[in-house]
Amino acid sequence: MGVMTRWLDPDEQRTWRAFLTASRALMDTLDRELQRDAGMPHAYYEILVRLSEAPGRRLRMSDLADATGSSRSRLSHAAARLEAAGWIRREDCPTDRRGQLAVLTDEGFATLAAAAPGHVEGVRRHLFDALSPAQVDQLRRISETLADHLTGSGPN
Amino acid sequence: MGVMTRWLDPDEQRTWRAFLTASRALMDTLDRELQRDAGMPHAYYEILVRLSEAPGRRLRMSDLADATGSSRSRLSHAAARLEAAGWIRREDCPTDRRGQLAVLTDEGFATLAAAAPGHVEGVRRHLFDALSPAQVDQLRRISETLADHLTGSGPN
DNA sequence: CGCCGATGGTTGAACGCTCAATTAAACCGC
DNA sequence: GCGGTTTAATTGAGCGTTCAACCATCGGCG
Repeated sequence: MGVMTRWLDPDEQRTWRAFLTASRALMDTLDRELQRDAGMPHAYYEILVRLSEAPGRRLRMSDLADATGSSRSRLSHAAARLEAAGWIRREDCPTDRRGQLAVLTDEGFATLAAAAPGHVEGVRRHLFDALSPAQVDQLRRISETLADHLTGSGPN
Repeated sequence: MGVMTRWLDPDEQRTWRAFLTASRALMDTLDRELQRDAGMPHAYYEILVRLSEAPGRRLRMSDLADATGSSRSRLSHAAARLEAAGWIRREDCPTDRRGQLAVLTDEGFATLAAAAPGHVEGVRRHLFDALSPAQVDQLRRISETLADHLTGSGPN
């Protein structure tokens, strides 16, 4: 407070706007492709992916929320939709009566398996194919640094 | 079709997930800060910024949509809200009877001026302060490459 | 044991975005 | 200057997210 604002210089401005444009365009494109080809938004796809990788294809709601970087509320709503679609089912947690497990159904797994190749192709085409190997490496380091730096003021 | 999927190798996987986590966390954080401090989502802030930079603080709806990377429909809905808040006003375009101009009001400008320092500080803290100058430069090149690569399959 | 703050999860309302349909005016070719 | 196509912008329905409020259970501590 009282301190002068450290405005962005022209280079920073340019970087920030390019980042905004690029990440938005990338996400929008992948989201639209996934919606078109698999009938689900990217966020839901990610939930199914995480479940498919978990032992027993099941996870506690909270862990799933953390893994997908979403709020508990969001995941709760999403789980309701995914359950209605028959892609997941909920089970009571045996060790904590408050807890719920999200379980990937066979149908959910099949849907995911059908959607994955197209989505991966999209990620490749829109992201990796556009960058040099060095840039991919730079992007990884930058992203990991940022992710690290932002943890602690997370989504809830 | 019929071609084997080119799956992501472990490094690419790691890069992709780090990017997802980081960009989501960054956007969520800035969005939440802006909502808390200025009562508007980041998308609306961007609209006001673009208008403030335009000659006469006014832009055609289409140009504004392009500048902010949003669909016409989205901008139309957003403009309705911004107008209701008294931050912008609409005028008929003198040269094209179909056209509408979005005009930033004095009140809108004042709101933007009040919100800007806090937001810029946020961008600085959450993005630039975490990266080395070299990384900032890398991020700019990567983002510009991606933005370039994605144009043509844009939002509509 | 009995209370009390913390944790796990859900719910409903309000909001923003997407998609498809709609209206109106401009542009184009003849 | 008349039809047909394209472009500008809006609309409404449906979906996903957020936020705050809520209920239930857990864990600790006196």
